[in-house]
Amino acid sequence: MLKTKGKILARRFDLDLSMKCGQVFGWDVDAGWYYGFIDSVAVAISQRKESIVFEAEKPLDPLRISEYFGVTQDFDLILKEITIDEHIARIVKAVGNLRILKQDPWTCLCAFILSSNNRVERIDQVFKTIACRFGVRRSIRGHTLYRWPEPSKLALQYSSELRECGAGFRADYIIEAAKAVAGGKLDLVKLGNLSYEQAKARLMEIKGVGEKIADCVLLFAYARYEAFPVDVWIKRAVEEIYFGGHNIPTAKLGKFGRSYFGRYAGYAQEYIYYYARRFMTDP
DNA sequence: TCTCAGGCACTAT
DNA sequence: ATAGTGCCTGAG
Repeated sequence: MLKTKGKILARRFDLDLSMKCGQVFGWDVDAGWYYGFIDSVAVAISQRKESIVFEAEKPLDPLRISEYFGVTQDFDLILKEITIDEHIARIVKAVGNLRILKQDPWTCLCAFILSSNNRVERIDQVFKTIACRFGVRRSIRGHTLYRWPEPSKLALQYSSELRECGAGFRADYIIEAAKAVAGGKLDLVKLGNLSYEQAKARLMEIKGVGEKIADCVLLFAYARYEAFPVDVWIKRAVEEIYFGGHNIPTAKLGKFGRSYFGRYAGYAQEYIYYYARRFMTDP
């Protein structure tokens, strides 16, 4: 049943926390409402105690909204499985109800290509500039929004045009990815049917996509919770908590995370990541 | 002026 | 396998 307005039950859910932990870009926030896109539909989202209120620009399946915000996942089971020592137990308790979203793969892939060697605020800024310049305009609740452009649209641009939006050296990576997807060389739908390792290898064939970005896309758009992206924050935190502060190569930390925390390692990663940025900011 | 930021590609070992 | 550099950009 498609709807343009509604209310969804969302227990153990924290919208602000889930939106501000660095897993998603491009949403506007104003007076308690979040404005953005779920797939191709412009939506406004707000939290009311244990529920999500939504308004959509056109009819949308509320189940997709539940899925997008991670409330269909078995949260109690996930936390139970990752809480295997006192460190992670303390972190989970301090952080709260952080849900991993299930984003649109193409948008998520581009956002994380832009994240390379870049600051969070700037990623969001550049993302919105590109969307504004090349994306479709929509409006919801009086807010104007620009959707992230389709692969076919970005495939036609010169890198200089994306550089003007602030993408820098990542401009070529975005265009190459757009060409691969638009040309059918990279099928983002079929990617979902591959194993974690196979899907990751396919993503890493794109220039500008290394292990970290591939893991982010698998975790935030494909619900591959075994992915354990290792960025500088995770590196610092995991080395300090689990390796006595010794330097460990990034690839080894990824393997450690996956084998130590198990099938929901990505959840442990997000908790540690948020905790590190919030509470360990003076290393 | 210079460093640095939620990486990656490239090159040399 | 692992370590070292350059890269767009702009805030501090």
